[in-house]
Amino acid sequence: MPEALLTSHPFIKVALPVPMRTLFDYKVPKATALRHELQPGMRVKVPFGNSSRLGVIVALSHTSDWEHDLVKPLTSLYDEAPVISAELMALCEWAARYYHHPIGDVIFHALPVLLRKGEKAEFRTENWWFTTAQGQAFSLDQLSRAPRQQDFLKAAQQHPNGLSQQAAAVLDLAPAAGKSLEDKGLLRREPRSFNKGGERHAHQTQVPPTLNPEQSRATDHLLDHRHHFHVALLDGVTGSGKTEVFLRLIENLIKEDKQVLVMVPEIGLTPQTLKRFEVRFNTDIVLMHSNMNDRERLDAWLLAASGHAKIIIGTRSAAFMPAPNLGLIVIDEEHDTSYKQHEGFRYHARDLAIKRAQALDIPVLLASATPSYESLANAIQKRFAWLKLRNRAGNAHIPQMERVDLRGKTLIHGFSEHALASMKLCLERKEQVLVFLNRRGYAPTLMCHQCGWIAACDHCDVNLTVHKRANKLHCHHCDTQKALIHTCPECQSEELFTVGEGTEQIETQLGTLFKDTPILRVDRDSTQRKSAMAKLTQKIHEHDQAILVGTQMLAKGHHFPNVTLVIIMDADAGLFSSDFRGMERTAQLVTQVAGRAGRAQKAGHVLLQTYHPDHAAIECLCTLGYEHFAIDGLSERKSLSLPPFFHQVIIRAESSNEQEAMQLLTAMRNDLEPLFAKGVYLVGPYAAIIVRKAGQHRALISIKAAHRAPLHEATQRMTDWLEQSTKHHKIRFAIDVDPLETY
DNA sequence: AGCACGCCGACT
DNA sequence: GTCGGCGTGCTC
Repeated sequence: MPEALLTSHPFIKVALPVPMRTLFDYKVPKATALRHELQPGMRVKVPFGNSSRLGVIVALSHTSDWEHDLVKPLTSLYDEAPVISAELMALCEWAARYYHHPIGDVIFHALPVLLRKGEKAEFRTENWWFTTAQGQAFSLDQLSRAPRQQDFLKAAQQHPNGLSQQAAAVLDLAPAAGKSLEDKGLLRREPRSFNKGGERHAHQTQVPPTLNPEQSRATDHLLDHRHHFHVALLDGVTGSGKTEVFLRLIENLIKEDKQVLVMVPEIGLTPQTLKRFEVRFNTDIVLMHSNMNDRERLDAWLLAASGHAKIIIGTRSAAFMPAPNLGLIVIDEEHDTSYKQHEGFRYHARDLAIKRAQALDIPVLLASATPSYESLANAIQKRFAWLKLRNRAGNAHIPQMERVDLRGKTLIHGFSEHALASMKLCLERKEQVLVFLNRRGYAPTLMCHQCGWIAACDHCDVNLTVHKRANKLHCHHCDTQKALIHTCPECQSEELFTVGEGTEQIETQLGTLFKDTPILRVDRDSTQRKSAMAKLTQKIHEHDQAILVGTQMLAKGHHFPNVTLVIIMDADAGLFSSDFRGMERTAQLVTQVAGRAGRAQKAGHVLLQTYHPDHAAIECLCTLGYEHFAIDGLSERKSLSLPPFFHQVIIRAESSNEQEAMQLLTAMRNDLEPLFAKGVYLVGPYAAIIVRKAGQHRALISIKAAHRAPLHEATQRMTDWLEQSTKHHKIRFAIDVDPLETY
């Protein structure tokens, strides 16, 4: 018998997955069979246009701005309890406002894919096998003519607490045999909700290592502030034992029955990282990363939402993981740009996490050997506690950075003689060399010797990269691929040659220079297949001497204990970037790669090949180190009124028409600029550095202000204006608040 | 984002 | 004669 609807609200405001910055009103039917109280965060089915959609209730309301006859009634309810808690709903609403992004899209980002599609918010069920009383007493001899059944019953008798379907599969038991035994009344089957909790193996937890004085100080500070909102920047050189510090803090919070969210960069979630948590904590750990399928993600999400998962480790999207008892957020490698989403809902997971922690009144720990300028500025201004670890744990030494002047030198396959000689010595000591070149593929350019033709992408204003092994030409901007050609399409000459080097070429050439040494390439191309990275790391650990060649992937969180020499092939690559963050990025990358050298007992050495050895930036980084470099960089940012001292919003527009995007932004500036408050500065519109990408012509405009409020007001006006103006044209626009890329 | 309506080219 | 191309308009 249906109970009366408990809500007295006649309307609900619903978020739908449409790119519209609005909520949709629906009526709550008066005479209804809905048995549960409607609450924000529940999923509802609603009519939308000529079809129906799944939406999420954001608010209950007594009123609607729409003419009541036009407001449709909701169709049905998916949930008995909210799937978005009040806490997460508030976070989503804040994010939608702050990033000027449609609320529906934000809320759907916070839900696992299966919940967006209407799946029940329940663990996957799995059949468990149990013996019946009769089955437990049954003599196995009686089944001698049915060996498969005999095996099955024997196993079931040995597991009085039941045998999961998965366990039965592992033991190679035939499901058909189980079914026959069930028919005989010897076994019974019971569906149980799958949850990792029950299957956890109890194990010895690792004894924590002793802390050095720096680590102790940091740990004590963090423990003192573990029960309230407090942002700490754990700024420690590579190998200084940052992880140990946050493991201590996590340990304490778990003892207090709190949940901990640990965020890691996109490829930083190495098996090594996970292992470190697993051996340390005898508790449920869930993961959330891009290699998981939809079902795995939902189960992990549910385990976190139930409060049973004490440790949640995940990449950017984990910022929205439910955790009813959250007590700490850790952001490892906080400077990593993969925390910022570069498309669609352009949020920064670090900033969101800090906001979330503030609302929950819990601490946040940011960890990095190369903190972002944003966090460093906050630390200097004492908004964040600044915990420095300047010594390497154990006996490890900070690697020495040496500049190798390439001017006028003969290069052999891009290497200076000095670099090659150092490599030889290193390998003779049975140690490993890491060669860093942030450019994948064989060569960045294919050119004709006769007419100067260059292979370019049809859809973007860039050259195609040569991938010899795959026999392809790749566009690294829009992913188009073409067969590698050997005849010039302009003049039919067969004298095509490559210009410049990528990792694939370096790998090949090192193979000829060091014939007996394993050369292992680590980049996106060599690690595309699911277990490829694991295989590569295994190989790296197997060999004494080896040369690792790779891109920035090598800079992310891996431990290569036997690497004692790092060669940075082209230290100048990021020196003359058009983006004001280029220097910061380069310094972080170089320092991180350098940090791979000499992590264990062995001293490390780093060679930076450069044509500008006296360039102030290179000199500062090599002689004074990252912190000094960054502090100099910050004062320059300040004098130029750049972030983090000024706040920035960028609006991008793109259109297949050559001028439309630029014209639209120009019109917008002309219309709105007189309305902006004092202190809001506009630059542009200007054409993107790569004007045409994937067939779209791109323009952008930058808005800056010393204070958030006027900047957001201006952004709001522009968003409204653009929504009106793009209605009738096929121009797309995107708002990027706190952009990391400004071209 | 979908999805329908709507007006112009090559097919049974 | 129609199937379907994607331009554009709308969604409580």
